[in-house]
Amino acid sequence: MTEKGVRARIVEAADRLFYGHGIGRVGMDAVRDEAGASLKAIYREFSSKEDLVLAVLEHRHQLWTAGLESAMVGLTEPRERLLAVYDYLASWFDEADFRGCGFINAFAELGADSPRIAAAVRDHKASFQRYVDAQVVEIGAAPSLGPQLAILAEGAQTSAAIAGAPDAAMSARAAAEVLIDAAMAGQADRG
Amino acid sequence: MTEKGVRARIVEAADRLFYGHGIGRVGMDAVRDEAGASLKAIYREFSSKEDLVLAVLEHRHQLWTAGLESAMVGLTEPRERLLAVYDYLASWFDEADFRGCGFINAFAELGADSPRIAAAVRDHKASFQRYVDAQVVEIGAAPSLGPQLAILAEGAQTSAAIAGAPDAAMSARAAAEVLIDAAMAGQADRG
DNA sequence: CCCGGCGGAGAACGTTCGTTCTCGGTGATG
DNA sequence: CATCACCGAGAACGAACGTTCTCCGCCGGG
Repeated sequence: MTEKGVRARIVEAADRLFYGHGIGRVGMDAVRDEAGASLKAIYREFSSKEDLVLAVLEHRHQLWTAGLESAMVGLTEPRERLLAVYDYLASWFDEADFRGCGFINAFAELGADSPRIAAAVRDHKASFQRYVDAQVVEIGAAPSLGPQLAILAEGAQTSAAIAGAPDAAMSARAAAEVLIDAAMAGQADRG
Repeated sequence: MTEKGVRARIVEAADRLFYGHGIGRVGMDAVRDEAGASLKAIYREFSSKEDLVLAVLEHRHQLWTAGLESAMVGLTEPRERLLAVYDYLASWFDEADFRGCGFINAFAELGADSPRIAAAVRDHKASFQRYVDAQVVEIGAAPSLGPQLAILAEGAQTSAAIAGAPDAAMSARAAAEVLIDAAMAGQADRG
């Protein structure tokens, strides 16, 4: 347990620093100070900084997935579950230290030269896409709606980060409502 | 002219390298080699790497704006002009060296600690938003449509970059059509 | 009490980077 | 021809980084 505790402390400290300042601008010394661990302990858990970055991304993926699921407890209708995505985004954007999607940021910084990090980011986004697609199937809309709703979520994240405008989540939500209703009307027409 | 030529060569070389590998991973020595200039010449034109980055962003902004305008020559109807945005994105995504939006990438890498770069990125996105808003006004749709269309464009860029799927532009275009038509129908209802 | 290994603090090392300096050459001006 | 400002090539410098090593204190087993 103490070993796991150390590892978790390191990952969470690195996550805070990487997310807040960018990966390249945070040295291992800063991670050591923030985690209250030793460099030796860090390198015992992770064989390189890239490995630590991958662990941080995995950790963020767990947080994101758990947050998404908790945002839709009690929502049974797929339409509501789809729209809850944007409510979840809205609450995220309102956090004081919001600085965009950590996966997009990591990809922008390291994706070109680190295939492993690029793959981790792709996996995360694909997982989200699968979730959206599943709800789209459940409401019986055309599959083309799935990518459209995911694009809205992606765009809301970068718009909110760059413009500092958390209301991008509500814009995306309103757009999603129109798209969902249009897609379901289209399905109703032919079935 | 020769002075301008040197400056332009430096900016274009830096742009290629920064965009292809990320700003932090490209040193001034690499810029010197790619531009065929001397370090002294670079620092005569730009007092620091940050200044060079700002010049590169300004250059990219000009390219983007010019490309957008050329994508809609001959299109007179605002609806067509709005949709041409996504056609322009599609042709961009198909370029071999497409690696996402250089502004988003720069913001992800340096926005947290460099206010000047953050401001340059914000200005670029605000300029695009103004263009979209102007077309939205012209077709007489509710102003809330503007941010929604911009979010679609943002999301298409990151989706295409991360998933390596250029068809995100066509997904966004299809969604934009639905949103525009719904917004205009709504306006028609009440006037 | 003694000993051996483990862990932490931090120095050290090699590299890379942003920036500046040195040096030798070149071309215009008198 | 002499002078002088300017230029490019590249060395140099100080800082920061990722990673490893050294040293010392601590703790359990004899």
